[in-house]
Amino acid sequence: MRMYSVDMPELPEVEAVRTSLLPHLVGRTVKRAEVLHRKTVRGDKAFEKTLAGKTFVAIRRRGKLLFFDLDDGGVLLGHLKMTGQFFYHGKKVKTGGGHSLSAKVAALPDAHTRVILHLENGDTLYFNDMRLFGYIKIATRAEADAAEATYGIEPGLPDFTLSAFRKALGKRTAPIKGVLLNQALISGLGNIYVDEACFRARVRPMRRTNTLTAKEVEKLYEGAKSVIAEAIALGGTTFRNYSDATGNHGRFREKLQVFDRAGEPCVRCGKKGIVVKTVCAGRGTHYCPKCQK
DNA sequence: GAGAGTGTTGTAAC
DNA sequence: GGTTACAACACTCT
Repeated sequence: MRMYSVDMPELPEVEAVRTSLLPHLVGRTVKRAEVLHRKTVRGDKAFEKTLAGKTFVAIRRRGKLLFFDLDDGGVLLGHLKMTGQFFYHGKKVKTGGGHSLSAKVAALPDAHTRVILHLENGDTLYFNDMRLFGYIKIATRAEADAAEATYGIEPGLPDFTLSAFRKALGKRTAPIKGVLLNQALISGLGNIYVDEACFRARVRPMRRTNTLTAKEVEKLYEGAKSVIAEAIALGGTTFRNYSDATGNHGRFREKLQVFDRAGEPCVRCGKKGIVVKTVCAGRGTHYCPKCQK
């Protein structure tokens, strides 16, 4: 039995879900779809009937949205939002993860299981979502392409160039944090990584975008790019359950420099700067008042 | 036990 | 159009 889950995912976490599902799900055919909570399934009212018999041919990702390509040309879209999780249960798959996560999967479906895909080889894919913000949806290829087109430039993709980054920021007056969180402009950055990127660039998250110097914009660009690359390499950040001995959480949490460090000395300027937590762009925001200007 | 906070995003109002 | 506030929901923490 093997499975993968993360809490409160951003781009690196969604990417970890994608790569962990890839070897198990691609090539598998849906025998039966079981919807336990209607709100989780958007669009197609005949979801179960539509999905039955379809085979997964690829899993792609844009920003935090997952695209499960089907053999009939359609696409199953999946967004985890705040608390969505995929669990893959396969008898013949090697054991991975820690005992507590294995126990978790053994207990599925549970109170938060919203959709179950029974596969023809006997494996099972569970979609859990406590807060019911996430969704899965059957789309045509054209609809999936349209959804993909709403996303802005993305760290890790070729279109994420310094000039495209400058253009995305434009002459906006909103706090840089809000701009970096705007998926239509820059996709994939969530609350954690925006705070981290701002820290790397020595820029306060609440700085008005149009007051940033060219040098600061360049450092933000590098910061966003490097933080996402490093987080993907480490399997993302698992925050709330980071101390669980699942052996399956992302390891980037240890690398966080400001996020969730309110009251602690700044890792860069020491006791001279104490990390502050405030609200910016409607989100919990962390920065060092000493070395971020 | 009440109230605030939670890593996302769509919508509506200014 | 840009910006901001808030709702969607269920749970944990203070």
